Amino acid sequence: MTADTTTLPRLKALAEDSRLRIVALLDARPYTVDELATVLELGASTVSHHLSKLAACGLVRRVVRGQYRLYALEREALEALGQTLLSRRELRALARVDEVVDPYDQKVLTAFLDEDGRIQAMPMKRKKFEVLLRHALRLFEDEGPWDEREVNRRLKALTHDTASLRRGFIDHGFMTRSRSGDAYTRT
Amino acid sequence: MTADTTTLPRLKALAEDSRLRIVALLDARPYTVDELATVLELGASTVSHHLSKLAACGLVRRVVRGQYRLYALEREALEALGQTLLSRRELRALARVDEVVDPYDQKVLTAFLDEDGRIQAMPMKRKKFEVLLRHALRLFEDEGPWDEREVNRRLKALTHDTASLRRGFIDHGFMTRSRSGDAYTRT
DNA sequence: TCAACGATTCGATATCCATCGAAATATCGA
DNA sequence: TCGATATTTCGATGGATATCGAATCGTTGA
Repeated sequence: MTADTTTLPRLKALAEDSRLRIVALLDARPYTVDELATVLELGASTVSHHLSKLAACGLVRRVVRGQYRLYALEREALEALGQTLLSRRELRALARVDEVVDPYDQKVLTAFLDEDGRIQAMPMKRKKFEVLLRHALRLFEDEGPWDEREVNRRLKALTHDTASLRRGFIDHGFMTRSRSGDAYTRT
Repeated sequence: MTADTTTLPRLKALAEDSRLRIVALLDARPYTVDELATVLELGASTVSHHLSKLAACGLVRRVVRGQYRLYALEREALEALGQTLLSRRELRALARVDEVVDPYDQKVLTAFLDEDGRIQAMPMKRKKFEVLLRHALRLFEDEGPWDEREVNRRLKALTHDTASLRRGFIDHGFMTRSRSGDAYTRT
């Protein structure tokens, strides 16, 4: 999935008192700049400024009707934003970090991680253990190599048994260790 | 319904690149401050700052686990925000302007206003006409009196036939006109 | 008790932006 | 075309805040 380019601008547009009130007012009916300025007790230029921000991200549209320019709410845009916040899948795409998890892996992780994301117990089955190892590997996405102390430091977020994971990385071929034993590198 | 005090702070909290990414990451699993700082390439103090903002409005919670503080997403808060954006009723409450419309009135308005909120035709029935008059009265919620020119100016947003509405205000007792005929006041 | 480490707070800085008033522009009625 | 009115643009200003690094705080393991 491609990175989201509308959610953040729309959130920014809504996250301001005057603009949120404008959107709420427009939810009832379209308004002119002048009307909004009166109701909100702001200058017309200020309201105009807010409306262009809202229009720039598609939250309102300008309707030219006779000699007046009415601003109307784009309900679909607002609903799309609401849906994004409600949808796990859409939300994750916003992180701009790939954390795609295979369904089987997900099942294993659910079984072996507690609700705070820490490892409850090490799986006996090789396949399941490797799921945990791949999971733990996400902590090493920057440029290595890392020394043993750094590897442990990061793994401590997952379990106190950092040694099992660290050895697992080597034994299962996810990392290599330098001859001196002090430089771990992802394979 | 009482005024909303959580929607705006939560929108503000989400409407920032780093914080939106944090929330998206936390949607997958809880993270420590340190992990987030690594992934986002920010200083730990910056991440800590963001997390307190998110916590202040209830979007994340702190789970003390051993010597680490894991931050976890408050899914319910996020869902409540999404729902607010999707719900007409909740959204309107944010305007902090009373625009409560009676269901019958709403029906009449739907029938006589076009989708841009302008009056398509004047109703013949007295009762329906008065619904439109009450609707138009919302343009006069500041302190009057207004002169005829001002009254017309405001009504033009609704219809070119401002005279019918202006006379309607007087005839149906919604406004009074001074002896000189140049000062309209709400009754 | 101490050392190590993660987290938070503090102070400083640079950027962003809401708001205003004035000037420019656009639109419509005459 | 001209004048009136609504809207937008421009420039300035004050306030908010994202970010950093340094200092401080608090917990854990030795």
